[in-house]
Amino acid sequence: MQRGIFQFEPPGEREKEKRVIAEVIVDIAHSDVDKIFDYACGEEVRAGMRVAVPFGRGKSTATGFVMRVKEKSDVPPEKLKEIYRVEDEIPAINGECLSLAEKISARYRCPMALSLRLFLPAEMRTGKVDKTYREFARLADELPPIGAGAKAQHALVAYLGERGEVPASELRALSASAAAALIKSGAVVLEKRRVMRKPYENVAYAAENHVLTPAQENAVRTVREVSKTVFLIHGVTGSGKTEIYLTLIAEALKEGKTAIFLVPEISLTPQMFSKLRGRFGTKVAILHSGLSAGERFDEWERLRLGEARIAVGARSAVFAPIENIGCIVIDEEHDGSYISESSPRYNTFDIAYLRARHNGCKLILGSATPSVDTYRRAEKGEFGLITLPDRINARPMPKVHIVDMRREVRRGNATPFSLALREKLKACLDGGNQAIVFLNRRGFAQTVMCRDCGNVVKCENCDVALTYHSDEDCLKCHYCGAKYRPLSACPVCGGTHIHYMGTGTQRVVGELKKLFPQARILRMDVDTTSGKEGHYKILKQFAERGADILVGTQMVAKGHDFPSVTLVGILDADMSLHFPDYRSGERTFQLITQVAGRSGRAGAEGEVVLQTYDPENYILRFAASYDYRGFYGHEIGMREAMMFPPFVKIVRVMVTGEDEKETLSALRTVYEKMQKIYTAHEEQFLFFNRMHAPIKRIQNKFRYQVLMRMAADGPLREVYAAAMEEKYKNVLVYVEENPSNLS
DNA sequence: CGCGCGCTCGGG
DNA sequence: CCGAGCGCGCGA
Repeated sequence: MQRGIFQFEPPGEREKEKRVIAEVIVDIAHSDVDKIFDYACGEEVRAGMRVAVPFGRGKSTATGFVMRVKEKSDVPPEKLKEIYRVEDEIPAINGECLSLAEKISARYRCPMALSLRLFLPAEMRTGKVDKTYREFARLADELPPIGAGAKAQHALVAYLGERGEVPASELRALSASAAAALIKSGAVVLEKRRVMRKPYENVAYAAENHVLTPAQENAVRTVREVSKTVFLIHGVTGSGKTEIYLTLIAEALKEGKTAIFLVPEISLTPQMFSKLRGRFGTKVAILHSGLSAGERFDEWERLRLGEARIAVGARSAVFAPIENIGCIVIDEEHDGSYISESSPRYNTFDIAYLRARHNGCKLILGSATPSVDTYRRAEKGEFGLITLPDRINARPMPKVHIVDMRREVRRGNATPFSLALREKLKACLDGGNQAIVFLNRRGFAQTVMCRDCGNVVKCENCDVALTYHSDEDCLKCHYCGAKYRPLSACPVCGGTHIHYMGTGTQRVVGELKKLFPQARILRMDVDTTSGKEGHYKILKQFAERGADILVGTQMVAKGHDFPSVTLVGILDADMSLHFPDYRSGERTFQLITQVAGRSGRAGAEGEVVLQTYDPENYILRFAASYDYRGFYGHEIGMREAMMFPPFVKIVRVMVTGEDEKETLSALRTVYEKMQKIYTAHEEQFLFFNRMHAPIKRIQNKFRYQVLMRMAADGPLREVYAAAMEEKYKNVLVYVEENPSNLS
């Protein structure tokens, strides 16, 4: 724990001091204590500081956040207690962030303690980390005489005279006894000062010249001149989005403002650090799960103290402790990691938007494959839309070959590799290049497909692929709960090659070894990437040509440059295409575009082999020709016709707990509340029901849900209020909006 | 009759 | 969330 600076002062002193009242939220995440408690304190206490207070019966203490300071309290004076101590010299949470926390609690119906915690690094709360200090040595202003014979002492004085100030340890290393003598005589003064642990200090700076292309120049000007808050920059990989972000951030800095730069979880690569450091030096603070607790704490402190002015990081960096923000960037806007998966389940965009409005600054979204929802808002004029038509170097995107796997099956090819892919792999390896083999093994979903005609069984009501559940031996729709009998023959062509999709990486690696015994193969999936840095290591190994073929799941798709990769094989595009999710089309388009972007980055031209049982599929076609507009036009029409977001809202209230009885009884209560909302607004609902979650039990927890599809302006707030108002013991209830995965 | 545990209540 | 207080049940 940090020690308080403001201890109790002697009574005599205190009498002179003006007494005020602090409104405190105690840091206990429970609705029972989610209210303001008044405490008496001295004037030094200000809003946003953390305080230690007596709380509850006995002499137990709690940490609290000062929300406001006022003159007078309404609580009877005999109840009013004194704050024990103040934990911060400077408020840990600034005024903007305090009011933001209030908005978050209101919006997502969570206790204030939870929304306030978002603004602090976790290690600060647990008290496991503290400031680090270091002793520095410098010469005294007036040097006492030093004996002529003390050679070592003279040498040290000269050393210090040259450098001004050095760490005391450095001086002692030169000559411990001479240093001690100098300190004793008063010739050398020691001073303890705080030092920051700086991550990535040894990362090489990439010095680049930042000359903008006309398209980039134009983008920057549009953001500057058009009076909208949000802008979407749509441009393929290599079209120069990053340079636009950096220019906008540099401009904000020049105006004396700060900036936030958000990236998806996995894309904080060394290249990115290098670029940022090269451009902004130590003005950048990086908030990232890969840092040590101490480093993260210090990076956060550097922002709070104004030493660093750009916060870079994954979604939690949107809560950076900075003021006077001049620009917020959300890169790869479509990425799923921008939605929090624990309470409060905030959407990073919503927070960023609030901060942008509060600071009167621009919010920039960037993507090569924007989410359909974002693109629609841009198209409708709610956001500014900036399209970057070309890659900077005008190099074409890699050519995508779509291979019909049904023909391969008919020819008797039972391996996961088409003839075309095998030939191209051979040519690629023979040419001394690298290849990536990508496969999609997302979640536990078992989609059922006919290998003769490529037909995927879908729900009659929802147009969503059915999922096979082995426990009940049936096919289920994850959207309406409808059950179907398992198939023995294809309802379209009568074929009997019914296939439950889901080839593992292991099998693919085995087959590859048989085909190319001399090739060095690297595997990357959840099983092989243990630890935080696991996948960086594998990617680095591959980038340094430690292998010829990289086999992996979506992890391989993001953010790394492999100059020698000239071929990418996508084994089962269908698996992603028929994932039981209304966004499966969008996801597939994004995935293919991203994976294809890995091929042929340097001199050589890249190629992509896309294997599918559905070669006519519009999403694959549009992805193969890099036609986002075409894809979007088709997809948005489909969404409207089928009544999927953004035209409606899918809302799921999850009820989970380890005890089935307790969980069911909570579900009943929740369902009754929801039913009241439903009956009051029936005309706004397309669907309303309670059911088992598609996966009934995860990690020993039973999972039930109330699933709704409602009009876009439907009673969402009421659903939140009703779902979260009551606490159930041992049962967790939460609301998801347009969940990306209905399992 | 006396104590122990489980539930309820309140915390400034 | 956490501890205090209280009520009831059981054991001597």
